[in-house]
Amino acid sequence: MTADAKAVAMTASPPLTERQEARRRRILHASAQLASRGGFDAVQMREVAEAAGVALGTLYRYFPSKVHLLVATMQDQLQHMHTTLRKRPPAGEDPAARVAETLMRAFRALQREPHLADAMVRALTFADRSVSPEVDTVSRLTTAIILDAMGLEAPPTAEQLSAVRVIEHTWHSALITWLSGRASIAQVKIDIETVCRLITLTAPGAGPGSPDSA
Amino acid sequence: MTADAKAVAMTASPPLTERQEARRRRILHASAQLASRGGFDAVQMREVAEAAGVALGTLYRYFPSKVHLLVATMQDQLQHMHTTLRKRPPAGEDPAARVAETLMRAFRALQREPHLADAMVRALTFADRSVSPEVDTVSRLTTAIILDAMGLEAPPTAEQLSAVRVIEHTWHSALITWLSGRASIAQVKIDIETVCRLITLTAPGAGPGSPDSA
DNA sequence: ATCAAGTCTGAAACTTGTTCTACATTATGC
DNA sequence: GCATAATGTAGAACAAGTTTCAGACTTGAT
Repeated sequence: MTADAKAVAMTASPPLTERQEARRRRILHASAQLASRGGFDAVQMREVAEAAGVALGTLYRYFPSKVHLLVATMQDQLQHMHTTLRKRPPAGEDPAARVAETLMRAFRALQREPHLADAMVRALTFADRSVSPEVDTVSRLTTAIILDAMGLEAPPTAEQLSAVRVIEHTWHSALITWLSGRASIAQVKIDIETVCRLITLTAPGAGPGSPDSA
Repeated sequence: MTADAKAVAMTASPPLTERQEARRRRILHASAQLASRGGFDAVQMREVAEAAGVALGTLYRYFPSKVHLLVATMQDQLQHMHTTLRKRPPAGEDPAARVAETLMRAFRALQREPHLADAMVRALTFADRSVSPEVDTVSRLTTAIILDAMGLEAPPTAEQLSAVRVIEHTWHSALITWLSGRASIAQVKIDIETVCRLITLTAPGAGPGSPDSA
């Protein structure tokens, strides 16, 4: 856990004092709270500032835009989820099943706070270049979760990393279609299971020319 | 072409007069123009209205929000692209190669107007429930383009449709990562080629339990 | 303890999406 | 043609993200 905390702090170049760290935490908490209530629109910068007991200007010093704030909130939540997921590793036989199980577990967690999920995912996909570093961090966290779920013995091959990238794409996009009411939960499940087949396809020994060489 | 035009008009319940159709077209043109200049942020409703020679209130009568406007712009552009792509069908041997080729061709077209692509894609993923019907139309258009590229003889199976859904997810998400500068064009190409393998995997006769039955 | 630099506060100002209002223009049914 | 409803115009007003600024508070070095 301490290692995780350090990993978060790592992104901020100058070390924060205790009071600053506390402010930052209050802000993120207020952000998640408001997001849980009413999603992206309910996270209003003035309200976040007031709820966190901080001046508006200070909020903007810590997070230079609403999108930055929500992406940071997502980082925070993902960190939680990663440690939670690690406690009970997926039980599937093959990597594909384990990844699908893990993602569906994460999905069910998001379902419990759909408004929060909405705020975070919308911010993530709406982010422009100025938020790239932060979005990249979220992406790396997601990759780590998927690779963890695969439970590989050897380091992943280039092909497997490509598959993971595509799985991440699908995960984000499927989440969006669900959040905007254009896909059912069952549909998301199918999409995830479909894309997870790529893992089996790219397993070492299942090369493109010889899928039957095992 | 006339059939396509009718397909567009189909979404608007009351038939528009000629002058109204002209206004709508001027608005969409102004939108695309401004988007091409500076992306999502450059499409400012006041400027669109002025460039289209229309009052702000009128703009909002035609398109109830900026996102609606940009999604409609995307519909328009996709329509163009679909007819363009149809003129020279992809030459690949198998469906997977044809789809990958088609999507990369579309991608290169978007590259020529990256700001426009930015505006449209950001609007698409930022759209909330109130824009679902319009976003759905865009999704159906994309599906049609992919199915077209596959060049199937028989109607697609449920599995193939799932694969197409995942391809669409990947397409949108990969586009976003490219637009926000977090992935190179080469990376997008790899992702698309990776996901297109799902097509081969789900071809009739390549069932899940017997990939080596050919 | 004190000074300087950096940080935080409170509040106003600015920007841009969206809504509203009062009036002019157009279209439609008789 | 004319009444009337729908549509369009100009512009003010409102909402929320963002910026700015003057002054108060912390902090760290001397």
